[in-house]
Amino acid sequence: MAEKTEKYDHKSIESRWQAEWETGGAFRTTEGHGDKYYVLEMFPYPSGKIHMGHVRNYSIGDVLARFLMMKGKNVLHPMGWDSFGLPAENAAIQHGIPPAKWTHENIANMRTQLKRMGLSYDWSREVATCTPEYYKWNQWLFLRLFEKGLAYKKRSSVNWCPECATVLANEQVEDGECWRCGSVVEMKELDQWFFKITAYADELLEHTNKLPGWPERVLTMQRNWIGKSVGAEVDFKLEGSDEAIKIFTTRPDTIFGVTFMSLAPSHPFVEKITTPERKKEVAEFAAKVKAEAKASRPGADEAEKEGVFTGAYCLNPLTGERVPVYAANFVLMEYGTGAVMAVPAHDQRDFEFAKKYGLPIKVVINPAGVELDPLKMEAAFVDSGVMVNSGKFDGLPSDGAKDAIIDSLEEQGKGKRSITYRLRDWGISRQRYWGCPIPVIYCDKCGTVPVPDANLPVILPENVNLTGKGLSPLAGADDFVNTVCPRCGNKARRETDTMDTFVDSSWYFLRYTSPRNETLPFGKDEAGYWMPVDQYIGGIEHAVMHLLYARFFTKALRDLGLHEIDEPFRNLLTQGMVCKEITKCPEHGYLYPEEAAGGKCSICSKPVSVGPVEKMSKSKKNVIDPDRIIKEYGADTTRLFSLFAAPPEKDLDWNEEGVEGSYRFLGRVWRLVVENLDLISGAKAWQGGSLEGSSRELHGATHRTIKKVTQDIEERQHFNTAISSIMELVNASYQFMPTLNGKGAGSVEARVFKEAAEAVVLLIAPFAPHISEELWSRLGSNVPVYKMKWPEWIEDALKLDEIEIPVQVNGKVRGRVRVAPGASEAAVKEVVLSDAKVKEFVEGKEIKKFVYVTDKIVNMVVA
RNA sequence: GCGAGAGUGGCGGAAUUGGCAGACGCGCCAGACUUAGGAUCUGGUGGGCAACCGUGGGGGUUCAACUCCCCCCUCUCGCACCA
Repeated sequence: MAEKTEKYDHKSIESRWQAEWETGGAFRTTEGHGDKYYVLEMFPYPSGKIHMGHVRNYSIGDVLARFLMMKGKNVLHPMGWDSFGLPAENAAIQHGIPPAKWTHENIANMRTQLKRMGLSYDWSREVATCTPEYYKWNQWLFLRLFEKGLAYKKRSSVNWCPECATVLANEQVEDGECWRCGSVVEMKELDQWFFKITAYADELLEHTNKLPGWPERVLTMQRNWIGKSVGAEVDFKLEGSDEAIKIFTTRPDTIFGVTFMSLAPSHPFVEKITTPERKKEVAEFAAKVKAEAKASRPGADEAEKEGVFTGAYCLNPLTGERVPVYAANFVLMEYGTGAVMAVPAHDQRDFEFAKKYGLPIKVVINPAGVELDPLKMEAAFVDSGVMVNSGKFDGLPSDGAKDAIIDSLEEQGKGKRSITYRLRDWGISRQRYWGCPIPVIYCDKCGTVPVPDANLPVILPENVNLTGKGLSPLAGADDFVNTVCPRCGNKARRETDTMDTFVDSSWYFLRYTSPRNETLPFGKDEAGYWMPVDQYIGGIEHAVMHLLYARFFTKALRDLGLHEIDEPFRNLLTQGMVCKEITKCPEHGYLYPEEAAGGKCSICSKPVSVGPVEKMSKSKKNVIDPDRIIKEYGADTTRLFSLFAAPPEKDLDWNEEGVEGSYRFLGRVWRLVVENLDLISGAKAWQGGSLEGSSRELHGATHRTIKKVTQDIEERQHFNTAISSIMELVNASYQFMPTLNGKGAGSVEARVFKEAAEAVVLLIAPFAPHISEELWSRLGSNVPVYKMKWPEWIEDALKLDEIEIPVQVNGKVRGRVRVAPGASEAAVKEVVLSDAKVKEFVEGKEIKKFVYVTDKIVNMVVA
């Protein structure tokens, strides 16, 4: 140990092993045999550079993939690029770089970055959604959905940004404004393609109960999004007309309490039924509500309920009572039928509305044993209770009366059972260039004609003038637009909208199972073998959109006979955000960490304030570039820290001291092995047998660590505690080192030490694979670590001769005794009562109770 | 408002089934080795002089509560006129 130990040089180690993996095709998946496991991380949009969120996401996935490989699973662990999208178009508009060039350069750069992280991907399966090889199948799937009636076109109202001259997805509208330019978003009527996701609403909802491997909150969000309501549709006949207003209600039990009717101001009946003398007022009101809706709806309950009387009346189908019809601002045209029966006594909104406009309140449900007085009510009574003022239904419990009332309505032909969803069909048309062309041709004679399969892919042309103005960029590409009708051969025009990029990502996990298939989007056999994804990992921001769309596609493709599974992702892990404290200069605002070295602003030298921890974002400048960290500390340290600092599903607080700590730990592992290399590689593996003293302890610690690390990864995915237990084993090994002095490689001590050191090297492999490979090869192995079998613990080694039992007196620890494992209560009691320390607290008092939890604790109650 | 999650040392976090609160790491303190150390190794580190007190606050169950029950406070996220 006298000579200087070789330093831990992460740079040369990491580049050597990355080259080794690359040339050796290390993580190429062997097809279709054995116990499979599909690990998938959400593929990135190729923005140009990876960020810490990616680092965390892929580190988590890589731990699982490498661990399971060592566990003997046939692991599929692919990577690709969600590479269509608006940023590429913006780059073209702002910097004149063609979107394809920009995207492919970004992919090349990010691929290099990912390879520098040492991730165990099967790169031979890489896909990019912007390539014709991929989007051909997007188009093919579109056509299959079209044939089944699951893709259709209709005119509908969409979010429109007048400045960018394009449609925006709902998620791209922030508080009623365009996320890019901040213009107020308008509603515009356009012809749009839709996918009929609502056809699967019930199954999507039902199957949320069959996903025990998903976080509850994601399931809850999806259930809310789908928003199923069970109730009835009821016709309220208009007075003096044959027509009826159709309403949807979940509370048919309150129908006898209807005192007015509320229509959405944009409901088609509003114009039709309003009496001439009220026309002006109603029209003004409708215009006002429309204007407010444009500037984003003011949130919920505190918004004032407003409305106007249309002058018309309708008739309660069960009582025949005359009911005035109002237009009201809180009724949404998009939900249900756009018309609501108003029951002020039992609905809070209707109650407020009735109070404001002096409309009658009629109680039809009383809480058990209470009689409500409409004049004294301060809020609606919305719970269930006992029916009153409801004719033959009086006295029934209101819950049960729902069915009876619907039955009665159905008998009279005035209503029927009905289910309503909040979920809308998925509008997939985008007036954008950088996306998958929708494979449809419009012919004056034949109408809407799908592009025949033989003509796929419809290639996205490259010579397109992008200005960011006007309609779809493709509409100006004459070579693209002008074509002939596949049916009649006459001149025809192509669809110029492209698909929402969420379409691309709704089935990429299936493509990975046979990424080079040239006859189908994916092979049925391969999908049958690999699907479902066993572990999917990604950010919570995709809780609804992507994950719901992917579930829908999986079901729709199943019904097309392309595969046989119901749900794409068996287990879902939603990682937390990567955060860092913000740094501010009183003069120059937010500063990048590099601009605040030594606590002073690099521009003006004023002291900076270090603020609260927030999600890393460019706008707040609290970002850390993974490239810099990897260069400075290495990929192993970067990965290790991102896994050690917090459990995966929690937010991670990035701090550089912590990174240094992880680097120090790897240095410690390095020295543990390298300083004792001759001894370890010279010693024979410990084969078992009886051990004493510190050797026995180290042996036990080794196996306890193996057990803990294995279970933490496998059962809990708590990598932070797995890593901390490896640290403990390393610490224990250092403590053991002095006993090695003067002992040869043949000694028991050397052999037990070898066991511990080798366990450390194998156990850190999923977290820090490069250093693990390097040390493992130095220890003399010809087999790389990733092909090694994951170590197994020996139960016998975990057994202890004696266990230290804390002894509590009246709940406070007053002493400790050592007993044999499994000792009887009587035996333990004897030892405890003869213990000097314990005696001090017990002497002269009566022991009222003696509790012994085997091998855990003693507690005595004395008085 | 509704739904979900969280609140533990100076900091990140641990305690998996009700059984020694604070593992592991950061930071800090001390010592060793060194020409030197911001390297490395070793030890210490919740508060309090102590009895004791300590897991957001208050109550309860229990021999025993971070953990279970009731009430309250704070924060984060999601949904938010859904009829």
